[in-house]
Amino acid sequence: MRMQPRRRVSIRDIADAAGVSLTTVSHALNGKGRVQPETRARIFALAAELGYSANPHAQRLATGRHMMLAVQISGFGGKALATDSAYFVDVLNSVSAAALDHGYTAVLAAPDMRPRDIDAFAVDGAIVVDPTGEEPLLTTLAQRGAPVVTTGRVLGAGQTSGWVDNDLRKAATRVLDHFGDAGYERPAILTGPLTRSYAADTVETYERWARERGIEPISVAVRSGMSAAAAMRAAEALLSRRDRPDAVYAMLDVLALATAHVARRRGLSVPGDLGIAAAFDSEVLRWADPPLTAFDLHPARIGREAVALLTAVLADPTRAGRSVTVPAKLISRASTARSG
Amino acid sequence: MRMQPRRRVSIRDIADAAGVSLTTVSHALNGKGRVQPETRARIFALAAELGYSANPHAQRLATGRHMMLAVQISGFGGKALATDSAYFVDVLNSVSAAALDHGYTAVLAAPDMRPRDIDAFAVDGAIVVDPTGEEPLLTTLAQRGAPVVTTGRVLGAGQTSGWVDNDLRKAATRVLDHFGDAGYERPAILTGPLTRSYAADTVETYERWARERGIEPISVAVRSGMSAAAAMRAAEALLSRRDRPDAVYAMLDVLALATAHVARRRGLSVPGDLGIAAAFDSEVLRWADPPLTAFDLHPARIGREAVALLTAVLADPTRAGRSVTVPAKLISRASTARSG
DNA sequence: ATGAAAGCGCTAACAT
DNA sequence: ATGTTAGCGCTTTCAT
Repeated sequence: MRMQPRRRVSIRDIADAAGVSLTTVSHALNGKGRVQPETRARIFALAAELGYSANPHAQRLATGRHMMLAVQISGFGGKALATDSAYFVDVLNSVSAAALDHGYTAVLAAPDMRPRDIDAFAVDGAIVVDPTGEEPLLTTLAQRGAPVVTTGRVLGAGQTSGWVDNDLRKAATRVLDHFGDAGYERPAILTGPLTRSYAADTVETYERWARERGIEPISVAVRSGMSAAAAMRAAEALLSRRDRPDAVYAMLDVLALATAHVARRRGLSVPGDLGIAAAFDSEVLRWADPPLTAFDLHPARIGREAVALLTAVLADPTRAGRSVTVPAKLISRASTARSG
Repeated sequence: MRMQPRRRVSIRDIADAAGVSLTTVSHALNGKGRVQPETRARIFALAAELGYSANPHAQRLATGRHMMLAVQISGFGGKALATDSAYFVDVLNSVSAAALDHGYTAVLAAPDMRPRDIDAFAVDGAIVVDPTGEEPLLTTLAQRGAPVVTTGRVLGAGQTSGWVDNDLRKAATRVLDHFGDAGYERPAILTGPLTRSYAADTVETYERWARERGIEPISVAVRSGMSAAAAMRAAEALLSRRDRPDAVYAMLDVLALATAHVARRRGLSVPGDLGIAAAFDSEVLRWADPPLTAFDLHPARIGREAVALLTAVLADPTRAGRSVTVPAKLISRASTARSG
């Protein structure tokens, strides 16, 4: 049993053991090519044997690159979005894993972080999930010229370096068709604040869809502060109209649940009197009674793509401005299973 | 409008501007006390004016301390726990914020990370949420002597530096009393794998409680892989017994929901025929029909306490081994509102 | 193909 | 109270 070295083994130790210089070890380890194959092999063997691993801070200091990126789940009013957030945990974990794969470390940024703390993070760029565009992390980094990739787009003037998103327009069309196939004739939509691109995309698509059919669009948006009470009020407003919709596409799981709740209270059967679908799937919806139709947005894939995009821009700034679309898969459940 | 400096302003710039040495600036900024008040004031003013902020990597390299900590949400089988995870997002965000307050940066570790990636993280310690004790992050760091604080305890031989937890034993007693007050006479418990301390604590408390009353304990545990199907099977098993319980305390929200689901299918009314309570609250439970009684575990507080504990141990290793208990508050809802 | 040496920005003995 | 100086562990130009 070998003694545990008190000091971490450094590049110096390997150089000594191999009888070469620091430069050679560094080159060999970083694949700079300027090293003879056998020397390189010897160095790698030694590194493995001695249990070497580079001191990231020394590398970062020498190269001037942080090799770290921040991830932030945007919130409603500084608080984390109050809903089923398995989606967010999946995104976060996949970002962490993907970051490692690219040689980066993912640091977590709380939604209410202050701009002055950004320097302490020492990140090269950031990923912001479901941004409004107002997040201090996003604006501060953007203004410094550091790349920010978002999951969901920032509406309006784009100051980000790219985005990855599901095609929410296609999803809206898909769900409206799905409603139509099941015989629903007056679908409505229920959204959160329109500051999020998923809501804006859906509203736009829905309104065009309605216009094309000469149907009066019915939509309610919870303008700010997504709470259970606000969700209930919105659902109530929707279902108490004289031209009550016979189907509702809700942007958030809480909105879908609120709709189901209000429907039940009003004696409307789901899916008989009212069809309900949600824009993203969650455990809550699977467990509702009846289970609610929703889209699988593939959160892990979204996280991975966001990291790929960000690291690509970091490696080559000319690649900024790209986007990636991840498919959304409709999971049809009982809440829309009315025979057409 | 001043020109944006191409290079970040360093301690050197401040020293030059103030006409003092690097040491003095460093001392002043770090509050080493060895500086005249007026000099210090001048240095701070200059630092603010020039927009100085320390290069964390240089500090870390010089001090040998990473000033970073890892956070990990333990999973079931390498995947994130499939349930309402607003709880986890709250813990994560509070850990991030608290870490900053203590001068640390929180880096995110995916539950399926490989041990070899731990060096790349370069953290001084870690916080693991709901550990089994088998997490590579935990075992690897512990074996290196790096402190690990857990949220929920590791069962068995403790190799961690402290833990913060809700008092799940007290909570179990509380909910059993609550059931009793409402007139329920044969409460049962439904748990996930007993590798988590919250489950073990609850089982132990419940069994003692039953023993003391000469009641035959009724409990079902989902041994591994928490899925919707597994939860349903467990609930089914519980409610199909000839000595069917009249109340169920479920450790996870999915288990509570599954119980409500099965009850409904079997024509059992909640809370009339069956009382249901869950160990931790979530949006899902608020929206269930009827809404389910549960405990508020104060996730943000748990995250903050975990960081406080970890940084305390980091600052002074003799403080290892402490623990903090965060209260759990019973939120009584319709699912247990049977008149006793 | 390999080595010497400077430097990344900061801290911390050790002077003075 | 303030300054000098030697690192921290690595990368990288420039020699050889």
